[in-house]
Amino acid sequence: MAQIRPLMRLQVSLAPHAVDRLQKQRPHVTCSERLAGLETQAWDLAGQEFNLASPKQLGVILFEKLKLVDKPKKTKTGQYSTAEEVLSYLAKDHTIIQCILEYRGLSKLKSTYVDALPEQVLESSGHIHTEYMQTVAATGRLSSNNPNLQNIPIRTPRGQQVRKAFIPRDKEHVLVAADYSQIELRIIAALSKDLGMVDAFQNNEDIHSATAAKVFGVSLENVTREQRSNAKTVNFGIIYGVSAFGLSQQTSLTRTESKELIETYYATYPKLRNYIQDQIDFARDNGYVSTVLGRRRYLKDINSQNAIVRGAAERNAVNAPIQGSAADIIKLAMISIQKELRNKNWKSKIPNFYRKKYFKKT
DNA sequence: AATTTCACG
DNA sequence: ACGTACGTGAAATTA
Repeated sequence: MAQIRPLMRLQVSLAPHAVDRLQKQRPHVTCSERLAGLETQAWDLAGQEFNLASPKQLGVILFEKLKLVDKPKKTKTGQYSTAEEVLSYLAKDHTIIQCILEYRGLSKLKSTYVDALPEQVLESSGHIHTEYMQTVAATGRLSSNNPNLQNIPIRTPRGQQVRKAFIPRDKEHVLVAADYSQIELRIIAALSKDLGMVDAFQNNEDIHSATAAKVFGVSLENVTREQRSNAKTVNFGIIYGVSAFGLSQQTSLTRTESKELIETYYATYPKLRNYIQDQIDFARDNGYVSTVLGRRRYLKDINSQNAIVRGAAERNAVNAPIQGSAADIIKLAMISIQKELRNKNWKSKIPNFYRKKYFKKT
């Protein structure tokens, strides 16, 4: 059995000044000071000291002492859940909730990125080196670790500041990003051969607006923000194997409204329903599903007697060919790009290939 | 070592 | 009546 080793390492540098700047909230407030202030404020609102970073202690404060809600949601081990989606749904107007959420966001960025990444700059190269793993993700995607460079923040303003710390090695280099637009929805459009969805892509339409227009029966320019947002959620839901309950959790819609929306969606893109059912049927008969390049995901639970377990396997049967085919296509693109750069004798490159001996831990 | 939470696609 | 979105990795807390 050949040993599985990382495919390659990607090197990126960190800007020292950006890293310094990230320590500071405002000119004279460091992250640590802000975090301490938030914890003190939370203690004040709770009427006692506790570890704000401890979900266990926090659950007791919120749901036993302050009794913020009647029926707190529990985790699978019976603890009170204090996950962000629970807190903001239950009581986003409470000052203590706002403290918790800002504390969580700030401490996440500080511990996982601002503090950890500079530690990972390799002395011998002066760069950050990640490992890409070829044989970890069940769908065929690459994964990244030590450090994970596939989850560098970008969604929030503070997160964008973190991402800005990544710079090319010197003035002679630039970082280039290449990315497919809506690749998973394009794949499901192509595989299902649903002409409505194919047409929307071929006409270069915003797929979420186009979906909203069709589903809600309005013209493209009259789609409201809420309609587009709901259509977007269903589009993603389809990729994951949507349920009415799941959709209602992700939107402000009730379960009944969600069910109707899904029905209307399938009426809009009728071949998607066939495609999804065909994938589930194939998995049931064969025990696996395939991507466009023939990569298989085996689904041992597809015929389980347990409806919950079977349901999860059915969602995998829908999702794996889509997510996995996207991974196939992106890997082909990486190869094409690499070849093109070489053929043109350009200095630009995708990562240097991994050579263990060059990257011994120091 | 397991759990919880949260960063990304 | 049940429980439910797909795929990862890392840090802090808890057991």
